[in-house]
Amino acid sequence: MIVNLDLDKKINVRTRVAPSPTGYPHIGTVYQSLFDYAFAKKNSGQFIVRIEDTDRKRFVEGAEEKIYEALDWFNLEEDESPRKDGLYGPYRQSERLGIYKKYAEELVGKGNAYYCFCLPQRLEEVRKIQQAEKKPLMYDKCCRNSSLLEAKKKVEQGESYTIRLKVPENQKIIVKDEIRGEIEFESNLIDDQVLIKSDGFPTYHLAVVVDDHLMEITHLVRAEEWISSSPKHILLYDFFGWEKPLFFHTADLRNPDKSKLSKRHGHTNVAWYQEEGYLPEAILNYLAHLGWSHPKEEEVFSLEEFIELFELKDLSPVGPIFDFDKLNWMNGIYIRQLTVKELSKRLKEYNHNLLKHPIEKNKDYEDEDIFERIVILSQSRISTLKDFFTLAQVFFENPKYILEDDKRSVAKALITQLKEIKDWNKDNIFLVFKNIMQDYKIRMPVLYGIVTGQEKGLPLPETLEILGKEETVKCLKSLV
RNA sequence: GCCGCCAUCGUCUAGUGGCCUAGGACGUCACGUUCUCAACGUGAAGAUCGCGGGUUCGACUCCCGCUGGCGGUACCA
Repeated sequence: MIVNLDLDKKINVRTRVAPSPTGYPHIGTVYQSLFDYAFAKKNSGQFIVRIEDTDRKRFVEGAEEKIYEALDWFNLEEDESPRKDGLYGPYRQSERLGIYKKYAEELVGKGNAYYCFCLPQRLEEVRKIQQAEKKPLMYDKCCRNSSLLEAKKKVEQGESYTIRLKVPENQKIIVKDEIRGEIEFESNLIDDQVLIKSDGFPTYHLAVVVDDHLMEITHLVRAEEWISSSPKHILLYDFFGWEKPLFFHTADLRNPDKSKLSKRHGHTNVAWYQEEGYLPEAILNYLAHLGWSHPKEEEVFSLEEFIELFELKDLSPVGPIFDFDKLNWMNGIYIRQLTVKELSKRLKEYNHNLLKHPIEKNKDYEDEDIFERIVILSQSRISTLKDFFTLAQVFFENPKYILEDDKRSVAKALITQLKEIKDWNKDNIFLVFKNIMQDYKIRMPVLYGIVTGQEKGLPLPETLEILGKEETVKCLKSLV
């Protein structure tokens, strides 16, 4: 009896994110990682971080560590990476040079790649001419048909060379994208891509195919700008005779003008989000809405719920504009969902790590109870952690504003009446406010302006109650 | 220039041929609550589904063309 074993064969899902250590960690990398991570976890598979450091010119010292810090902040824990070894290492491409060389030479041997001795200057000139003649900008295939024997001799003599992919002529190459469907490319329009650079490092194209295969990546999630180089990768898989992973090209995050999200128009650096006081779980929830939507159209959901519901194939091909208004709203929701204790803790950590605000203006504010009372007043009024330190400024800083003459007399009256309060509590404070407002025919916002310098803010009586009589009077006195 | 991707309210999106005189969310506005501002609650405005052709009894949904936006066109990723 013949049993179809394939039916029982369950594939082990493996996804990966492959950042280059060329700068600060990008929010787009987090966006990709969210999908990689969620899909891997959903299928009890592995999420891998591979460092693509093959560009030595753009390499930035310390960038790799920053990537891990970012992933840790979002709690997107990888299963394998340079910092977390597994069975498929090394996970840094610069440590895999021998592997790429071996495979590139295998291709040369099979006639699917060739040595090229063209100098960059000549290539540049060729390109200029093509540009002037408005022809496709491509390598002129100068070395494509020279003899392998001669080429090898040159290599042995130490001549500088690259290895190029020998793209077959007159062929249609189909890229199957699981989000967009089949995309057809004309092979004559595909360049004989350099696979091994003259410095011995592979280009992205070779390295990504070799590594994804060797690391047994099953679902390849990458940004849409890779679509046009995908046929080169398909060719490579076919030349090697390797099974292809499933391709998912996600849409790029955009600026309000629809261009790719950039520093100039938006915020791409993960550190910026930390500095502004966003909560990582709120950012993830917001990001999940870009290109994907909850089946029940729910807006707020946990990472766990996302993992349960998410499918890579449901991703949208449309490039979403990054909307900071909605992010702020989402962050506010998450802030309000936190317990007072938890919010207080995060606020203090945030202040300690990023803001370094002098909380010690009054040592009492370091006291849990008092700090938490301030937090309770603030929780529904802030959308970022940073907001808190602006809103509750009066507790941490001496007043910086100057009172106009007419308001100064009100302040003086306030001081006198406030001083007379025996039992310092918000009700008695409010009574004084009522008197003052009546006597001077002013409204609440004006009173706010006098006491805090801003026309709106935390509830005043409660604020002064926490501030204490002595501190309140001291503050007001500094103004008159 | 050439190649490719994309196209529903300002924004994120639902919608897979009839349930759509297009639903939800953010934002905006109004009202309620209220010692300011928020939060919260209720409601309103807001999309002839980019345009033009088909296919069909019927199209936001399928096909073609155009336009627009975006991306690629490197010994960068």
